[in-house]
Amino acid sequence: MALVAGELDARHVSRRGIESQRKIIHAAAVCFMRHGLEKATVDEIAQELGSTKGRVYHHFASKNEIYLEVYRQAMEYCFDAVLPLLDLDIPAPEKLVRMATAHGHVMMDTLPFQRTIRLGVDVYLRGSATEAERKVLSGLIAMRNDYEALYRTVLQEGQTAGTLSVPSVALAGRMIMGALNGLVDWYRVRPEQSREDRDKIAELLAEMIVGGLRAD
Amino acid sequence: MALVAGELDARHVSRRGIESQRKIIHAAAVCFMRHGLEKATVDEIAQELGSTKGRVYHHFASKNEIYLEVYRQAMEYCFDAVLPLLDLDIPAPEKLVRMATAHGHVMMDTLPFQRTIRLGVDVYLRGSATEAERKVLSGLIAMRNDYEALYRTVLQEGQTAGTLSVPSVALAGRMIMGALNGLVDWYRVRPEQSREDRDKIAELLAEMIVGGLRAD
DNA sequence: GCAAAAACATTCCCGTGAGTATGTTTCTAC
DNA sequence: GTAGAAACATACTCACGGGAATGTTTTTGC
Repeated sequence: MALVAGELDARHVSRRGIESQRKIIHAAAVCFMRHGLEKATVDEIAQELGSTKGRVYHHFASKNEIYLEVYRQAMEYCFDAVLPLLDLDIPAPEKLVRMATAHGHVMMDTLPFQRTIRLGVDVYLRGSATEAERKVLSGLIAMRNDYEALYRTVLQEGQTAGTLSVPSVALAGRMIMGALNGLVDWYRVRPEQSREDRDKIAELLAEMIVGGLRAD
Repeated sequence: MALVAGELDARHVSRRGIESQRKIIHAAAVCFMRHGLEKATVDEIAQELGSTKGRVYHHFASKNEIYLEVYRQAMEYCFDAVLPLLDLDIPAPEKLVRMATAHGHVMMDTLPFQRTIRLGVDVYLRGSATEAERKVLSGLIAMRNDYEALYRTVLQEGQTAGTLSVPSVALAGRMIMGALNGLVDWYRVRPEQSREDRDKIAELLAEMIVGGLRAD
């Protein structure tokens, strides 16, 4: 039961143990992306690891719990990439572009995780979820709101500074998230594409998105 | 078996029959939105109609088939709203804004259908689908591409006319779709909101999106 | 007004997959 | 080196839901 496994659980979890958990989470994300949250069976996740159910249920109490952990991991990837940029002492438009670019990269780099999040989100877990699980989910959704709030902060920053023209900060935040997260719907990992290709995608996308908010 | 039921099937379908089908599709969309594609059971869809399974399986061969029909309906809503605007003799930027606004309205007005589409899309049906069903799905995906192509056409139009500055038509199309479709993720129908509120949302959103593509 | 088919309701079957129970092996602490 | 717990594998249970089979009622064509 790793429900609170965001940080170390103060339990006797060996180095090998948490490493095994990590692999399970990753395998689950891949399976979720391939077949969806429901179609992906626990047996399949285990098979992806070259293992069996026993291993999975030794580390996680339920399939829902695995999903929640994938969710948390996905959000952490986002925060880790964007939070450092907030302290940059640059105009809001440029900061926004930097943030959006970083977010785009995260989308592409951690595709299975980000895609899993979009597959149902809160719709999944309806009914078939314990009270504890639902509580964790609420926390994760709040986490997601906090993330979007980062963008709103910079939007407001630019609005008051006069470098941005934002008719509705809330709506602009939604727009930015939508345009960026849409990446996971159409982006496909191809072996022939280089690092530069992904850079180009992220940068062009970010520039187009923020462009519509720049003050004339 | 209404697999080809896009248009009249040249079969003996009474007026009452197709009306019943329509209601089933609608109820299914609502259920899919509520509980997701898998969690929503056929029994639940029937219950939503104040009916039973028998009725549903009389009109549709499988749950998959219902989903496909919801998909098609969702796409038709989009085409119906946007196709007429293509013939307008106005500059590309304005035309794009009009199209985006119309699309935004469709998202809000037919929320259950549009949300259903996003819940898995092609990921659903993987494996558990007959050859015929997969074929229909391919057609629907093509339909979706055609729809996005409408936007790309206008984008290219503006690019050659010099009214738009689009570094990548393909990417811009993706961006527009992502930003607009994101609506179904956060928009919630509230009783107190008026027609004007939705107008405002659609227009502001469209303006922000297209704004980033305008030629300086 | 009467077959016959359409439009349902009712009942049952049966695979699938989440979760459990139990066994086996590997590691760790002392 | 030897308990004992962690880290798995194996085998089983069991509810749930898709779909089929079958019955009942309503409509339609002639």
